[in-house]
Amino acid sequence: MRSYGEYCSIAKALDVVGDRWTLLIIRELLIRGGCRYTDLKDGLPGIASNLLSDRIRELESAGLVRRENAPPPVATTLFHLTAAGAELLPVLAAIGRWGTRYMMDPADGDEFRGHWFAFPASFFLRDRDPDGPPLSIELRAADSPAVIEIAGGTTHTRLGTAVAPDVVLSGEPRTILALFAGALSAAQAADLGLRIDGDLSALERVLPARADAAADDLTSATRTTRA
Amino acid sequence: MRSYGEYCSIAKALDVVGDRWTLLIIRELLIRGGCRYTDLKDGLPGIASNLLSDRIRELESAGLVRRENAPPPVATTLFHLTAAGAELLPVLAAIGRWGTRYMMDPADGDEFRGHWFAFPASFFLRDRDPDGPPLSIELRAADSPAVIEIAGGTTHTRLGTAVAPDVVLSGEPRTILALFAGALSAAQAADLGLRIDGDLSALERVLPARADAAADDLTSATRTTRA
DNA sequence: CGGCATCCTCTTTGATACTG
DNA sequence: CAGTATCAAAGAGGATGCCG
Repeated sequence: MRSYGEYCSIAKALDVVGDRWTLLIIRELLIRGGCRYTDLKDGLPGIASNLLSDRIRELESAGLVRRENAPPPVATTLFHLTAAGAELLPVLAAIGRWGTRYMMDPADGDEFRGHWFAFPASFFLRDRDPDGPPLSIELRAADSPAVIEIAGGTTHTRLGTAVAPDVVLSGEPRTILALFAGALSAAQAADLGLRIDGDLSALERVLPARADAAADDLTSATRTTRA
Repeated sequence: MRSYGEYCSIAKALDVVGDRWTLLIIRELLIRGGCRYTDLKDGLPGIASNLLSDRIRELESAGLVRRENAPPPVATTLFHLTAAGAELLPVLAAIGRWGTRYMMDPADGDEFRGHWFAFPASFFLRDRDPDGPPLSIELRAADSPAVIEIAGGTTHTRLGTAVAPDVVLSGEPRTILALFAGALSAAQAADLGLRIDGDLSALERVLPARADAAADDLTSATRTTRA
């Protein structure tokens, strides 16, 4: 990216991460940790291969991404964030929180990946019993299932399935998100086609209060959806 | 901007504000409030006039910017952020904080505007006597001077001069920033050519502790500068 | 002067195909 | 798996002109 040439920390930051796709590559590496090239490509549907290759090299020379020649059984290159790259977490959190307002419209042909729930889960879910037993919630909203693991008050999301999930949610990403955001109760989400299997009380343990405060994160489109 | 087509709040947000210049336009409107077209152009050195025009219209139709036909004595169009636009403040704050690491290198030909100090001032300055009298610090680091006003524990930066500033800082933006960030003491900054006029104790009232914690916001380049 | 619109050139992106 | 190569399309940058 051509530099803005401004002595301003915002402009300087955008000189480094303001290019198209760049922050989404950081998102992938933040959520998933070390990734193969093809993992990144799968998590960034629509990116051209040459562009991904370019961006990775730019991020490397900016010191935000590090390349590891992983030994067997991986036996291929893994891309990691450096400390400086990982420090973009608050940036992506702020952007993702702001962008939540755009998540309640139909979203017709949009691609979806289960691990993209990591940020919304960390925004919205709060363990009301942090000293209770660890909890795992399996999400089946896409080809690749994901698991939200809550233990000791912290939330972590990964791709894959859980051995013995407390709850399994199967349905549309939109419905799951509305449930997490407090815009829908579990019963309302179920009415809209979300399948909830397992321990409903475990789910209630982490869902936010259905106060207006939670609904404030969403736009009036939410209320239309709800109506 | 072409949509990423991903059902992810980060991607959706970047669909709206991910274009080149867009977040810097928001920065200008956040710091300065209602702006004329030419104010924006002056605060975004290098932007092509047609691009500014395009971006403003995109931001308008996205509902982030509102146009006001200001009556005399302004007698021209003023651009304002809407509530949704102003909610990008945490996003710009996070980006600006992360970008601080790039602010300590020479920055040879970079443009500078005094009001760009608004974010750094809010990051770094803390009033240790919030019940004390209001404080104003005038900055003369560019063509257009700026004033940081601290009252009741809150910090506000605007363009212009103060009637009776408690302190006037004249010198390089870099040196002022290093002082604010706690990477330099007032004495060290003065040694490096920063002119400090007025009440030094008023300045010390808001400067951060020179702990390593403050210096952590800067890179090793800072330490090179300091040496 | 303020707020654009036009024209032109150059760079970046996207889509697809191909390679070690 | 991890990229290159190629080419068309879109976007950015710069100059200039227009119109109240």
